[in-house]
Amino acid sequence: MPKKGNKRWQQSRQPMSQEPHDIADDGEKKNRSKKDIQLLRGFKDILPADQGPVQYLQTKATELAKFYGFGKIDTPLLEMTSLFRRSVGDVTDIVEKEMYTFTDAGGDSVSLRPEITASVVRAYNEHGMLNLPQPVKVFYWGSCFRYDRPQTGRYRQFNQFGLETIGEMNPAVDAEIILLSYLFLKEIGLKVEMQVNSIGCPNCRPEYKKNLIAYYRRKKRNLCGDCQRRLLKNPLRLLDCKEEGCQELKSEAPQIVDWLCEECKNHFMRVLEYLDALSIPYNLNSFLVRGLDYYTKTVFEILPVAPDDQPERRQSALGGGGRYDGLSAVISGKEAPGCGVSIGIERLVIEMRKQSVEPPAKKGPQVFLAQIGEQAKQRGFQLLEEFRKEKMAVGQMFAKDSLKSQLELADKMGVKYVLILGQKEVLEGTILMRDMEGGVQENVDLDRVVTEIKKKLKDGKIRSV
RNA sequence: GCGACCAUGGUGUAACGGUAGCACAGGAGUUUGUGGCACUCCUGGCGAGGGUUCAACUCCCUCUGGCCGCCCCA
Repeated sequence: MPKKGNKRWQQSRQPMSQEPHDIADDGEKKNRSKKDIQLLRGFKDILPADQGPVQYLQTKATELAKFYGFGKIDTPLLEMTSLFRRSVGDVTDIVEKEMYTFTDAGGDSVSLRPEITASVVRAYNEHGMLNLPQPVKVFYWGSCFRYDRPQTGRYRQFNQFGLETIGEMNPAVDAEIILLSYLFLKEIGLKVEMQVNSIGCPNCRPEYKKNLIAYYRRKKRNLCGDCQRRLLKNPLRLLDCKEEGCQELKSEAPQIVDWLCEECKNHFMRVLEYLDALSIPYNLNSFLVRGLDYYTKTVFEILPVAPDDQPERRQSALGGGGRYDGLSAVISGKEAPGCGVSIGIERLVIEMRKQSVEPPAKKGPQVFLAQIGEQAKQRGFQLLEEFRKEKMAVGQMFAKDSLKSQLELADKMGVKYVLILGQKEVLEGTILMRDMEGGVQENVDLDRVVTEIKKKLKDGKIRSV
């Protein structure tokens, strides 16, 4: 128990049960417990003051997705490890070294999801959504987990907003996904550009891969160390390298577009036609490849537009996606084409700050209810309910007794009016209405105060317009 | 996984080889029913472990954490 400490905590502390390991009676134990309660590395608390941007984004995302006919889906944070091994890919970095994997009490190997698409496709199959009118369009908003070294815009728990359209091959689907990704960011006020590519399908990609490997094998000596490994492990990623030497080699490397089969080429052309028709700014980037194995045909990334003063600065993607026509078969054995996108919320928030984009300021209550004395407190609670029924925001702090501190709080909240309810007023059935700007006060009937305040605020609005 | 830098109250900072000031925030009061200003008082700190030293918050090492870059990705 606290020896001197703050009086104001003690009341509430008394009834708490004593946790045996938590009684810090000497320095050593105190230190240990301080460390034990530390935030886990790469994780983050989002405090009340920081909720604004996230909530704003969520509202925007939900509105957009719903308008276009996407229904919300929530899937568990935890899945069988094999789901991700099979879908994301066994030899990807994500699965190889970034998953939070453990054995549960029943002996199953389970993992915190490193991404959400696989779960959505799993749910699609598991709940027979292939019997619904196709395609099935869903969106999600939730946390993913990757055990990676934290840095700017990278956390071990991060949030993704995503859209998935499953059960349809039509290139209009790809276009819609790209369009919505673009619209979402544009409406938030971010300047972004889309990078688009097609990486073919199991019919044409192997042939291209063969050629790519052949090309690079001849130049192996000039490749950086990473790329020499990539050549063996994941040759497509050779195209992603930022080393100067590799960049040079890349410029003469075979390009996937030249190797696409008729079907893939056709599909890609039609997607691009849509993008042109919709005036979506995009760059064809024949070197764009993605880190997840399940992509086929269309792939894209959303990049922030580099600031004018440093156009060379590398930007990490705000989001990305593409088509995954083989994913369902890999997960369930049943064919179902699909296309989707996922967008990193934390990166969006960072980018908004970088581009000085402010979410519209949420206005707090315009009225504060102050009370003095027990009776007034009780009556105050009732009055507050009357305001709530009218859906009017009213600030209060019934935990405070002194009028002074309540007024201070009201001032900090920036309210226009403070309602002061004391013993005298309760007995008279009135309440004091104080205009915080001029300091003028008037007595109002307790029964009429809600309508009175409503009128005042409305008048003020008209005046200010 | 690799590399750079950093680590003082809730936040932002200052100083010093002899155990810490300041500002803001928070609480109480000057005004026991009245805010914004002012004043007074209070709460609260050297991330952990080891070493050098008579003495370390200060120097050295390790760990932990933060931040940034690479890798990868959202």
